[in-house]
Amino acid sequence: MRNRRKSGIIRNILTNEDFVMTSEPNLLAVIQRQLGELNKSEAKVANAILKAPEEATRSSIASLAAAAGVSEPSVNRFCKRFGATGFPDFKLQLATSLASGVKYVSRAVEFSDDINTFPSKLFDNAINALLTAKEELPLKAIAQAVDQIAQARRVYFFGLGTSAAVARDAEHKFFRFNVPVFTHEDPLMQRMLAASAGVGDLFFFISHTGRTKVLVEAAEIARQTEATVVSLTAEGSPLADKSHCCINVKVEEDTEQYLPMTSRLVQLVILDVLAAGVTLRRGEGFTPHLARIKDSLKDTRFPTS
Amino acid sequence: MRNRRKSGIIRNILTNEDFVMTSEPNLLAVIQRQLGELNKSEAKVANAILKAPEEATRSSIASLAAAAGVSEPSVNRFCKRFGATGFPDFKLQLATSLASGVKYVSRAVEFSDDINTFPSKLFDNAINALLTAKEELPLKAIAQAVDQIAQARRVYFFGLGTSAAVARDAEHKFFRFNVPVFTHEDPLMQRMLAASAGVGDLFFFISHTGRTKVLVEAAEIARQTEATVVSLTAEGSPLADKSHCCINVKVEEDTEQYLPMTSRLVQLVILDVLAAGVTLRRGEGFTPHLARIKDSLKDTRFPTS
DNA sequence: TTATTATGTAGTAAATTTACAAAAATACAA
DNA sequence: TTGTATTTTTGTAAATTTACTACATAATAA
Repeated sequence: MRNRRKSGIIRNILTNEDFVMTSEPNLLAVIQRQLGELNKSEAKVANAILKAPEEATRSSIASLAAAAGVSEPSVNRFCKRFGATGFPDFKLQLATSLASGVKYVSRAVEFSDDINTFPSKLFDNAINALLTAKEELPLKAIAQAVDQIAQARRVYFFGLGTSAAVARDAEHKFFRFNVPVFTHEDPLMQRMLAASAGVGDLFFFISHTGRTKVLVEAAEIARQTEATVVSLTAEGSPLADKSHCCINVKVEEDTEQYLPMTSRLVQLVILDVLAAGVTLRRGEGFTPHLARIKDSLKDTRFPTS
Repeated sequence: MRNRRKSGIIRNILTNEDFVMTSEPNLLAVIQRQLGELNKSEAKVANAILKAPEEATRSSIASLAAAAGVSEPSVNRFCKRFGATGFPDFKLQLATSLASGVKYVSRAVEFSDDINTFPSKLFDNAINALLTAKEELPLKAIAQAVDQIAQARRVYFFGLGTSAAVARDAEHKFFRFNVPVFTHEDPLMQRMLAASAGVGDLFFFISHTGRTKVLVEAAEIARQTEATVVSLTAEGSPLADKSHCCINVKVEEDTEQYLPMTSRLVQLVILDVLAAGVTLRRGEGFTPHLARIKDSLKDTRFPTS
């Protein structure tokens, strides 16, 4: 918890914006709290709203006044009391507050789910993971990693299991951006390459847990050379400890029953971010290179009709 | 113009058949997606809203009309086109949709971006792609694919380039769910396996464009056998034509300059959905099997402190 | 050309806000 | 207490803003 707080502050300093106070967490809670300090007609309005908040966002000032048993201006005054410029503005705030509160909670798939429910649950979880990750992006580490990749003579992406697929994806992506990349899924190859590394080599380790022994060992070996070690893994893990630069991905998920699905998505998007970062560093002159690569693939495809 | 109108109707009819609308669509994404199908003044309104969505929720129909350079009834018609009963209702929906997290629609990374802006742009794009995909999930095709995978004696995941990484990911996932899976990145292997296929074999082709020649050819070969051909690709593409069952992924993105980033994420989540679907079909008795696989990996990791 | 669709104008209905007046509540002196 | 002055609360009615409808005109396609 306190770690999260800290990273939140860092994020604000880095982004240099976003100091905006989110006005009130939940308008309904505020109304509830102030109930005692309201005068008679205002209290009537408050109760009417608390009783059916969703409906209140959809009704006119006349119908809400009728429902509360007060006059229309009383409703208007009520709205202004709670910081709104008027009734429409109040409805807007109420709607926003209702929308942001309940949604985007991780939902586990149950055996009672059917085709109409579990797909959207999984999508919701994925979206939720990306939203959370976006909030807590380690921009500093990302900027550092971009620098190091841009300067590297050679970049090796290493991962095992599911992360091997992520590494493979990274290879494709960075290759197009003209970074000399290599991937190996074989732990022995990883070790050997790590051992024979030198200045200008960059080893990029990808791991959900950061605890896979053979991968951590490879990182350790690489670390004993002149090479740079970057990792995309869990904060405070053995792998993170071995790295010059670690991009932390904090995704809580139920790895007991299912595979790490969402963390892999976050990893992929972060790799997109790194690739974009490297491209931006190259500047606009680099765009023709991308076009050439694209052209080289043209003949492998059926033309679009 | 009326052709457009007509195709809109057709699509809606299809929607009723094939898709289930989920509760909370991201209105901005929907607007963005339909931009091409709007007529002039509606497009003006759409652009004005996309440019400043927050402001739109606070402005009156008159000021929005002025900002868009159209008449007030045009704004009103625009709102009704997107399912609202009128302008106030539309504003409410927009506000709700904004509150749920993603504030910006597809945003291209520019060379003027820096570390503070481009990472969240990329995350937003990813989130938007998933939101859109969630709204238009081809549930029928997914259900069908789940059936076929569950019944298959053997499943081959074939993809090339970036999609090879997705196929690799699918292999890992389905393997855990005790589906006998194989992946090959080599087009020649793909052809040979396709040619020697028989009843109970399922070929699952993954491709962003659906136009990669060697892959389409492999699908064609597989189709001439008794095997089942399923694809995760673009609607109406040559690959889709060759398949018994095609899961359509419609993601518009700038493949000219960048790689298909977001479509790959959608593909991954859809594969998660398929895997979950297969597991659900197996029923609760299957859970111990997952636990056994997990246990088998335990010794490869450093214990959590 | 004619038919169809798209868009705007003007008028109308509805909703919201303001100004003001009546009522209620409070304070205080006799 | 009781009556009066003062303040606060609440409602009425009018003013204003906002949104909608019907229709006319312009643009577009057949």
